[in-house]
Amino acid sequence: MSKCGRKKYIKTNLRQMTMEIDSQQDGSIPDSVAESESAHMQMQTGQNSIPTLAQVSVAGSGTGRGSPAVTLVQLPSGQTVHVQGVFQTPQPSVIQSPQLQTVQVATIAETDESAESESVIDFHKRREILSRRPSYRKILNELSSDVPGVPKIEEEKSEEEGTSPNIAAMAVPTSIYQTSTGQYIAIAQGEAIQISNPGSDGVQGLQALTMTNSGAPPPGATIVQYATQSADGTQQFFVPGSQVVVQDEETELAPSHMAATTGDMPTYQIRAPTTALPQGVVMAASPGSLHSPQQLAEEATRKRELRLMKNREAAKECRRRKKEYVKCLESRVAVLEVQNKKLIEELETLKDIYSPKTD
DNA sequence: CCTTCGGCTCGTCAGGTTTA
DNA sequence: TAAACCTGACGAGCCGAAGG
Repeated sequence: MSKCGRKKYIKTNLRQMTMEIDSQQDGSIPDSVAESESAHMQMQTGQNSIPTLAQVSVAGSGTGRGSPAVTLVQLPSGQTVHVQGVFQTPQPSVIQSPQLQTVQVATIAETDESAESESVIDFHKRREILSRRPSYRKILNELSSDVPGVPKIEEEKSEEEGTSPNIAAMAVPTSIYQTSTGQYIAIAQGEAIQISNPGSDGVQGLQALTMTNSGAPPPGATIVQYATQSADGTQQFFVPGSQVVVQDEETELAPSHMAATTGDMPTYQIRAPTTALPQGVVMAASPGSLHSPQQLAEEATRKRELRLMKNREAAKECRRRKKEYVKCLESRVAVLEVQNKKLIEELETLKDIYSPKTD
């Protein structure tokens, strides 16, 4: 199997797994509907549903009518989950649409002929509603709003973002650069430079540099008072004005405007970003001063880099949510299996009680 | 040791959805 | 309605296991 083929195989498996989970809830759902609705399944709790275990009063459950039944589920990962009343028994299939509408699927037309035509009309509306699964964030937030054990995804930032280096968590900078080592450098005009290292801890990777403008410097010229050492041992400063300042190990030039030689100061060179810039570094021209095609191109490149960076972060976040979503589905499977087992046991008990003894 | 395979992660693109 | 956001799809790269 080719690598590309394997990828498709994996994705197909993921989709298939989701559909299998759907079928566990109600096999009567048409495939086309079930697939689109797979993401809308919602863990029902005692809050708005009748707890199943309370109704059937499974022996040993210790739950009374009206109080949420709590089920302890041991997940394959060893995690123990407390789950309250998972599904509703009166309805064969209750599926939440993105708008949280309760929709009964597949049994409506069969059970009520008078509502058949209406159902057919509504069917298309429902198909429209369900044609696209909502985002994992929405799904998980709906799940976690009812289930205490499920962590909720924060709208703005998760706990991870609080510690992980994330350029999005910074104050909106004037310019954002990325170095060849993967560091993100945000320069807020007249304020501080922030360096974020994606590969390290957020606190450690974030460094603030103070910038001061003395007198009336040339356009774009900025004195960098401090900078960090890059991976290859050289120090690199980035200043507005489409130039990059690279530490020079041989020559002795002052970093400040390259004007004077100072004995103890490290030396630097100003290089054109197009020639000497490390791979991946994109410089930004100050907005409003774009005239030449080169500046326009630089601005376009900068915007592209910014967009790619945001999309990169979005993709990471999306994958994280997807993982969480899959975990939720797996937990749900475990819960349903436990419920199913208990119901079967209850059925056997009732059979023993009410079946006439012939012998 | 080398090759192949399977699994996983990541970056990017495209297109749909949401938001201001 | 444009911008921002979200996510499926795709390709690339890395890593460990298995087999020759």
